[in-house]
Formats: sequence, structure tokens, C-alpha cells
Amino acid sequence: MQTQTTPTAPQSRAPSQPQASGRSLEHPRREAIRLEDVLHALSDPMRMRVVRTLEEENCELSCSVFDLPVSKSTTTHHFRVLRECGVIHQIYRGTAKMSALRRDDLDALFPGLLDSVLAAAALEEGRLGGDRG
Amino acid sequence: MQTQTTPTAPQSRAPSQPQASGRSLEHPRREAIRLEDVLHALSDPMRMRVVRTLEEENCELSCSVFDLPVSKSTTTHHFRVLRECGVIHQIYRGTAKMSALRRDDLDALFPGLLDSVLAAAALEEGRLGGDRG
DNA sequence: GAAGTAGTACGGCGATCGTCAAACTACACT
DNA sequence: AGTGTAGTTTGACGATCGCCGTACTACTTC
Repeated sequence: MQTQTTPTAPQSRAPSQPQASGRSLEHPRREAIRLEDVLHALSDPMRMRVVRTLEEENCELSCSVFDLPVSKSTTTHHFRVLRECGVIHQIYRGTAKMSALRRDDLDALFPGLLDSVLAAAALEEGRLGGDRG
Repeated sequence: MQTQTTPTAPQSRAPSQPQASGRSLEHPRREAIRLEDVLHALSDPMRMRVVRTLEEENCELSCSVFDLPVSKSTTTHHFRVLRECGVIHQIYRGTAKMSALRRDDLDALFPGLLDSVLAAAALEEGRLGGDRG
């Protein structure tokens, strides 16, 4: 139940889109992504929720739009896990840190995996009542 | 923690093929299987190994044929995790405990998930085994 | 520069995880 | 009966996990 304010208005901030700057974020190379780490990352409800939202929106999202029912530091932790295991890509844009699914890498490495996991999550949500939070 | 102290021998044992008898094992019903638990179970290398072997052999296997590089009690633990999260079905046959993948249940609940996970594991093994300079 | 916003780092806490060894139970076969 | 095989249970251990609050840094805007 994230407050869908749709902060991504491409045309409004098109001329001066903040670029990656300052801090650098470590990402595993595609070849370094390990299946067991991905599965572990996805086995947490919070992180699954993040990944599903990322998939649905299909664009870069800042951490703050997720509004997870945990503290800021815990949110940071979950995003870090997702990034370090190769599930998401993160980049600083001004004061925001944008996250995006590493679909290409994941699909190349593990064909069909992400799709079936996301489909399974959606199916299960439907089965179990479809409402959480 | 049930204190099962009833070694009931209901009827005569079949002399040739040992059947399920004595101890009973708890399995989650199909509807009770949770995606996050399955992903968590699969995120452990030992358990993934078990599941992959079960898939390859495609038949009931006793725990002892796996020969995992861990102790007996740890092996028991891993099989228990796999059973309790609904990934495998186990049954006692004489002195052996046979395990089998719950393919039907998993495929019904999470279509394509197991296939893509197993394919991903195989792919990754190929990657890491062949390009490990 | 100061204030505000977005996210990080640093501990700390309790729970869970993977692991083990030792003692035990259940079954099969002499 | 006794011995052997197969797996369980218990209790422990260190590591990791998910979570928190506090203090901090980086960037934007005033």
C-alpha cells in the first residue's frame, strides 16, 4: 500500500536530470551473480515486495516510494542485500537513490527464473487472500 | 515436540518390499506451501544439491545415497527443512527414509518455478565449472 | 551558509541458521 | 538374543539475519 504519487514525471525534469555522482555503489558483475544469493534475497517478504514493485512499475524507483513497514535503516539494509546479490541496480541521482531490476542480467543468467518467481508470488497472493500490510 | 512412544505394529509386515510403517512424518498440505519458504529452502547449497539429485534421478531416494559433506544430523536437518516447506515428500520404508520431489504440488502452485530454478542451477554449474580461471 | 531531504553507518538485540557430536530409536539380518 | 545399518533427537556453538534507534553524510534548495 504504497502512496502512489508517481514522482517520475519525465518531461518535467528532463532538461536537468540529476546524474550519478559522488558516492559509488558496488554491484556484482553479471558473471558473479550467484543463484543461491538471489534465492535467498527473494526469500524475504520485504525484499520480494520491493522486487515485485520494481517489476510492476518497470522503471527506476527511489527507495522512499516503497514505504516498507520497517525503519529507514532496515530499508537500506534490504536494498543493499538486493544490490549486493545482483537483483537490483542502484544509482544516486541527486539526493535520491534509484533502484531498478537487473532484468537483463538475471534473464541472461537464469532464463525464466525471475518471471516464474514473480508469477508464483502473484499467484500465491491471489490464493492467500491478496491483501497484506 | 511430540513424545511419540507408541511402537504400534498394526498388521503383518510385507516380507519383500518394506512399506511405510511406524513413524509418521508431517507434510504441509499443498495449499500450505509458501513461496518464501521454498525459496529459502532452495537458497542453501546442500538442499539445492539434494533437490537437483532428486530431479535427475526422478525417483524415491534414501537419504544415505546423497552422501552430503556434512554430518548425519545436519543431513537430517536439511531433509526436514525440505519436507516441512513442502519441497519433498518423505516416507519410511523399512530402515530407509525415502525422499521424492513434490513436483506435482510445486508445479501446480508455482508453474515453471522448479524448472527454471533447476535449469538455473545447472546453467550456473556449467558457468562456474567451465570458466573458473 | 542554513535548513531540509534522502539515505548510510554503527552499534546492539533477539531470533534463526548451519553445523557438529553424542546418545538414542527403529528396523533388518544373523 | 545380538549386531549392524539408517536415521533422529538434543543441546550446543558461532555466524548471520531482520530489526531498531541514533548519529552521520551527501545533496538540494533557500
